[in-house]
Amino acid sequence: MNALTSRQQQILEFIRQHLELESMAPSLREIAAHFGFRSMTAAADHVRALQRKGVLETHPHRARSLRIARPWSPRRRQIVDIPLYGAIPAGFPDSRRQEAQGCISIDLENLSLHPGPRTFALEVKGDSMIGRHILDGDIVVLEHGLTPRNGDIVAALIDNESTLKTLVLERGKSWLRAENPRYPQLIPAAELVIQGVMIALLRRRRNS
Amino acid sequence: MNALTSRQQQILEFIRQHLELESMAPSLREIAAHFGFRSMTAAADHVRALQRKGVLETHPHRARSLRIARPWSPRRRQIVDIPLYGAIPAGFPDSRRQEAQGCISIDLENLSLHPGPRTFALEVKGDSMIGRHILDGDIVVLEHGLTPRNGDIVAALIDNESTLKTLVLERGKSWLRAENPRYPQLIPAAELVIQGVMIALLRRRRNS
DNA sequence: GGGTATACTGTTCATTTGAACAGTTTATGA
DNA sequence: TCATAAACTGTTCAAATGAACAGTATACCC
Repeated sequence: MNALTSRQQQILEFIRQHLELESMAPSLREIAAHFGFRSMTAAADHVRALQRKGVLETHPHRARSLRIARPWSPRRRQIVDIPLYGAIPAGFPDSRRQEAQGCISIDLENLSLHPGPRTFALEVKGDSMIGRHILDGDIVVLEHGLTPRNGDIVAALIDNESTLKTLVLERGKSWLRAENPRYPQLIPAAELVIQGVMIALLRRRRNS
Repeated sequence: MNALTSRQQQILEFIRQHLELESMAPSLREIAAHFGFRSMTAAADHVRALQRKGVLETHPHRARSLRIARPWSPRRRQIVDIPLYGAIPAGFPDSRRQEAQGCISIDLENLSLHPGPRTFALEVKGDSMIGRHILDGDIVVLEHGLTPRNGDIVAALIDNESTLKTLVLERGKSWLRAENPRYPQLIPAAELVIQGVMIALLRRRRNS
């Protein structure tokens, strides 16, 4: 079932090398050309067989979409750099590395999510979220554009500063519950810019 | 010369993440779609600018041939797998992956530590450490053999089970303060096996 | 012998895609 | 004020590409 024929291993190896060297998958015609096939259907057949055996994955109808399936992938760690901001000034984070204070890298499997360019991190300042067990200095990973659920912790823009709040869904409306006493208990969510929904939290031992 | 505009950095970041997540570059139309451009020329302009500034390379006339130029290419991060245990039965964790329930991977720079074979992780069960803002389901990263400081959270072996406690240094002696009411408030540290000192905590959004 | 998998040739078609052309708008510096 | 760059809209074209269809030949298993 899983046994690859010698030819299939050659094809797989070529795809693997092409991915590594050129950082893009070969097209079917390039595979055919490399092996001297006069028809690209030969390459397509092999790719289909490798897919059937589970070692290759493709995104249908997309050019150069071949990739090695996870279990056979050489421990390809899906780790994404997430920009870490002190504060997010405007409506949506820029993902500018220069402005980011740093980067955190988290393994995807742990988060069971797919960080996109809209994932970012904030360092928590103050104890305003201590009611939700988030401490000063904690790093909060957020995703912009994620649909928040009741009770989720979100970052909202207040006074040109990113502030963490709890989202409350009540009577079909969404409110933001502030743990910070400087602001009213409930704010209609529509009045504020929701910058992101918290998807993870990272706390480090104090270095002092 | 090399200064990227904020928009260009966004584009670059999107390409970088697309490359990493899908192991293929986005097409110009995908870039345009992601940023809401109604014309793909906008995306093409940005890509051209990034090429001119030397951070992107392409293979002309090839689909999805974008790649990050060498100097800006993502540096290899030092990432260490830390075994995740449900509980540590014996005096010291074996670091045997077979017995681990899973692995978490964390970037070293973030933790500013040197994970060795003595670093491990535990999933917290119950709310016994809620007084220190550690919740049920949190993952605690610990290091064995680290000299604990006053107030550090440590894992101790009680009733053949790993339990988190707060270390208290008082009158030259070390005690373990249990947050769990089933055990006395203070236990002389010498009576227990300290399995590790907490160096980090990871909390994930609930999937339910 | 019949069925099936492998390993191809040869061709056509519809999409995907990069590239190019012709504009507009705004900001910035000379 | 002019020049330039950035950041777009809108359109067209040709090449690159995946997918499908119709075959051929060989080997292997039941």
